[in-house]
Amino acid sequence: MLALHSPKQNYLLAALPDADYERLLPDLERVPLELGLALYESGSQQVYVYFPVASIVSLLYVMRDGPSAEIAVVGNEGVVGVALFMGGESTPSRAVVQSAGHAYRLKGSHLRTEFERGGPLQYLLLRYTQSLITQMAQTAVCNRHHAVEQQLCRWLLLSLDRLPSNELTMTQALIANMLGVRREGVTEAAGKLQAEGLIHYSRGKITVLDRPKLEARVCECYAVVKRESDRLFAGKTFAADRQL
Amino acid sequence: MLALHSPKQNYLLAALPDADYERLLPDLERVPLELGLALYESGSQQVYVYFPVASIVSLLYVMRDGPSAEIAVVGNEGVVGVALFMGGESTPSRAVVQSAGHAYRLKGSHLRTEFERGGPLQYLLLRYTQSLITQMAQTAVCNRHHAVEQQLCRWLLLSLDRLPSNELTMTQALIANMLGVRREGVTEAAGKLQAEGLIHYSRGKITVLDRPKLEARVCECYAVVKRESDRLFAGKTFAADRQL
DNA sequence: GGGCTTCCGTACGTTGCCGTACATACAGCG
DNA sequence: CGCTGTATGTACGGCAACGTACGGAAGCCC
Repeated sequence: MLALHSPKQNYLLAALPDADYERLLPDLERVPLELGLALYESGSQQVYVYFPVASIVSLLYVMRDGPSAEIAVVGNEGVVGVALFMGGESTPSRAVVQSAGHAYRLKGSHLRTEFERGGPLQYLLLRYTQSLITQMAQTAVCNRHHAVEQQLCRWLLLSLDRLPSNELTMTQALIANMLGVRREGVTEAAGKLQAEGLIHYSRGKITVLDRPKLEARVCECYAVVKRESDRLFAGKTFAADRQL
Repeated sequence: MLALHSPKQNYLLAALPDADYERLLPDLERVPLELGLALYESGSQQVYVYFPVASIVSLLYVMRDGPSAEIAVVGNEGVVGVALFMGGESTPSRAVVQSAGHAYRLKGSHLRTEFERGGPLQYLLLRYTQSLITQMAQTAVCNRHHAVEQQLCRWLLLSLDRLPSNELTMTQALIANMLGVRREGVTEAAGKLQAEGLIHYSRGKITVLDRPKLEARVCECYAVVKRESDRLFAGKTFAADRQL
């Protein structure tokens, strides 16, 4: 069993062999992630990487004239701040907390040292980055071809996969902001889903009632991302006590 | 000066220190890339990485029911097959030659060995991957918010940056396929650009006549990608004879 | 309980792109 | 030169999403 508050609630950290994990542990700092908090801004020097636990962080790009679009979403399966080990130390996007919770953060300089050892940590971080790439690619495809309703389904499922319960705290206006569509568009799509009993929502609380039906309704993009993520991490744990 | 046919026509290879470059050289194999050739298919085991020289490769996703969307474009500034060193060995997308030319290819297993040395090659490949990530992210944003005409401008400029001349061989139907829009949409947008003297085209040959005006017309996405790429590689060469 | 704020619902004209269909034009070839 | 295939142009109805506007409803605070 895992302790109630443990960095191992994050899959990447949990997948590390004990030796590597122990080496990181003293420098992992548990921090609360409040809704709307920006972990980093577009172009800003990133100082920490964040390993979310029971929280969700959105990577999004905000255009000069206001509108925005979500590029990817990170939960306890991943890490926020890949630019720190990829080498750039910043990205042209923001990272905002979409669902409040906690994360374990680590100084980028520290992570970089560990990364350069080239062992399991590097292996895991790179594989995670590839799954992130897949998610971004699929976001591009989805933005091009699919209707708002399907994108909403995809977004709900991606969020759900990263949360312990089937309820998420998120107003329609915020979802619209993430998807880069009108708030009314979300109202309409969500209304339809609610009318058919797939979800229930009220003033910023969304409950998924029928996940199978939601999965039947979503476009292929969701499955592609999920399958690829599963493939990349299938049995790829180094830890003895890893639990899927 | 560079030899007429040299792997150093590829920026990544050219940026390597002599020692690393020499170690790769015997295993680099020059191959022709014909228009339309698929370097890898969605989900297939990738065997080689390709360093294009004077050619362009599109990464694109093809949906179950036909339509497709370009995710990123790779020329002599980069490498096709990042999944090989990122760890996944495949991706859910295809890589198709968009502009014929040549590439130097290298066995994935070989690259991986070199990558794991952790030196300049790893450094460059990871930085390149980050710039690729930026391109994908911006593609997602552009797909969401910008009109076909702007996307066409972006696409033309991205292609132009990867070619030696100001002419590209590409029918409107193929461009439409890349952008994931109707062929007629491209005809209309291209017609407008031609009427205003920015480009000239005829049966699959497109000539850019006024690049500054094209840059004035494009959405911010192009600049974001370009700037980030420049930033990531600014003076980041390890080779003595590197020429920008 | 009254007022305020936030969240959600609905409506309407507009637009960009779609799907489809067909017309034109250029290029190579026999 | 005429044929044929490919590339490009044009047209039209349809629709999803947009921008905008405003009405209603739920929670919060004093």
